[in-house]
Amino acid sequence: MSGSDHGTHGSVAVQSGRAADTVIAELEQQIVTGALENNAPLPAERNLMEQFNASRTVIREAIATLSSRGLIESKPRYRPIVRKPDYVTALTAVGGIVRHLLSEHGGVKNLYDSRVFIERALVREAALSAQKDDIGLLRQALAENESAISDSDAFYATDTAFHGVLYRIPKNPIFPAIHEGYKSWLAPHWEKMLRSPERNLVNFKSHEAIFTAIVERDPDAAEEALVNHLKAAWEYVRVTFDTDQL
Amino acid sequence: MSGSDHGTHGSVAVQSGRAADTVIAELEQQIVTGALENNAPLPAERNLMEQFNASRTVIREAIATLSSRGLIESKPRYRPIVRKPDYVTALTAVGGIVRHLLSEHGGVKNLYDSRVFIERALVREAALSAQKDDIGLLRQALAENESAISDSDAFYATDTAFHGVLYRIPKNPIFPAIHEGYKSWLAPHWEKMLRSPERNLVNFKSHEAIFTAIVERDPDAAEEALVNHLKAAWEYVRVTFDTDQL
DNA sequence: TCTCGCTTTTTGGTATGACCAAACTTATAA
DNA sequence: TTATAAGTTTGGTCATACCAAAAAGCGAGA
Repeated sequence: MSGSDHGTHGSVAVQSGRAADTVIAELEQQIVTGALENNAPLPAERNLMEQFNASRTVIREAIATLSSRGLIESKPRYRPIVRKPDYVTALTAVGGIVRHLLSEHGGVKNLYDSRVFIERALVREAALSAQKDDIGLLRQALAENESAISDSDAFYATDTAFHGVLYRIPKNPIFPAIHEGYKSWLAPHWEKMLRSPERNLVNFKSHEAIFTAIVERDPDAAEEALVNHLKAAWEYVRVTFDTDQL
Repeated sequence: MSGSDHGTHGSVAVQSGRAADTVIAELEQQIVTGALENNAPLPAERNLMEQFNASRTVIREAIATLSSRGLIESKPRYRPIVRKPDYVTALTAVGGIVRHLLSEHGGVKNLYDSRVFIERALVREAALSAQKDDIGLLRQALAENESAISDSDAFYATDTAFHGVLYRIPKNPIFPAIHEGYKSWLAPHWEKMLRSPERNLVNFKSHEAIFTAIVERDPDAAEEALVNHLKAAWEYVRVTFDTDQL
């Protein structure tokens, strides 16, 4: 309707400021409600401009924003993909900023400390109220960790997997998401670390101690074992290759 | 310069995909390094297009993206403001997504549980290693909380302030940021709750109990007091106005 | 001299229309 | 049936134009 309204926006921008905001809000809605199917490609821009009666400029801006919010995933020349948000998405959306923060003084240390803090509470919680199947998963993760002692790459994977089980014990999706965050943000600083079967063994022993304490329902022991484990790892990393300004 | 290269982009997009990405990266750099002064307005779009030898489209897209990443704060018709990122910024950047997640089944409950989880660990930590000045701040916050019992609005403020002190004890900027997150995400569900001097008194008593336990260096007691406090509050909110699908 | 209100001048928000190159489709030849 | 070539979207950009609200000047009055 009306092909001649120029700056005088059409029917979309009913209220204030940016028309893009309207489009953003609308698309956001359609995504979360499922009107736009998850993992499906977004309609073509030229379609959207018709649907929203807006210019490509506006549509494009909306897409860019939604993309950086993690609600849609857009590779350079491809059709954007709809991504229904979850806690992991939320975390990765801040990835960029966090990475900057980490590069500042004490950034990595702060993040690592927070991890220690969380996991301390996690193991206490585990010791206090882990279910049978939680223990089972823990035992299994521990076993896999042990059998990978000689293979440093595999060990790293089983190591994080073991810790991952801890994050899943509270049955709260927020924690696994946090774990993902730690993995992706801290990993770069870990991967550079020289691994060896000797150190792997040490770490495995730590895991074992944590596990034992949990099984014995001893939160204090579990916490202590966890702290020793993570503090030692930190010291090792710190001494290994970074001066002290992590 | 060359005023006649059309689709054949100029000198910016040296490599792949989107020219906007280049601009984004560059501006991001300038922001974190301080080349673009913090809290100062961003250069005008028309300047940026000159500086980056890019079209307005691309500049605009970059700005939109940086904005939703929290590196720039842009009100509708005003000049965007440069915001050097901090942990709070990072958190608020995910605010939108989180709000969606909260509206889903159990969303609020999960977030609240995570808060309880964190604060349990926080009070333990406080009981274990709060410094004299930490205790001082706590005492002060408690006093202000007490003197606001009769004024529900003020009480709410002093309440969160008291908890805020807890988040600051570990001297890790990540925790205060998390607290900000909880405040802004959980607040909407709290503000609707009917407050009364009676309930305020109850809550104050809880704070007092927590404080006492911390002063007495009794982490278990502190944790217990905290749990009772928060669980009670949750129950109250839950019973008050929401069925049970928070 | 300082302030308030009125012009200009900027500057953000949008709309159009074009064009290119890479994706995607479809028709065609092997 | 499959490999391939031709044709058609569709995302990425640029250039230009216009509007309205901000911001910056400015000049009269306190």
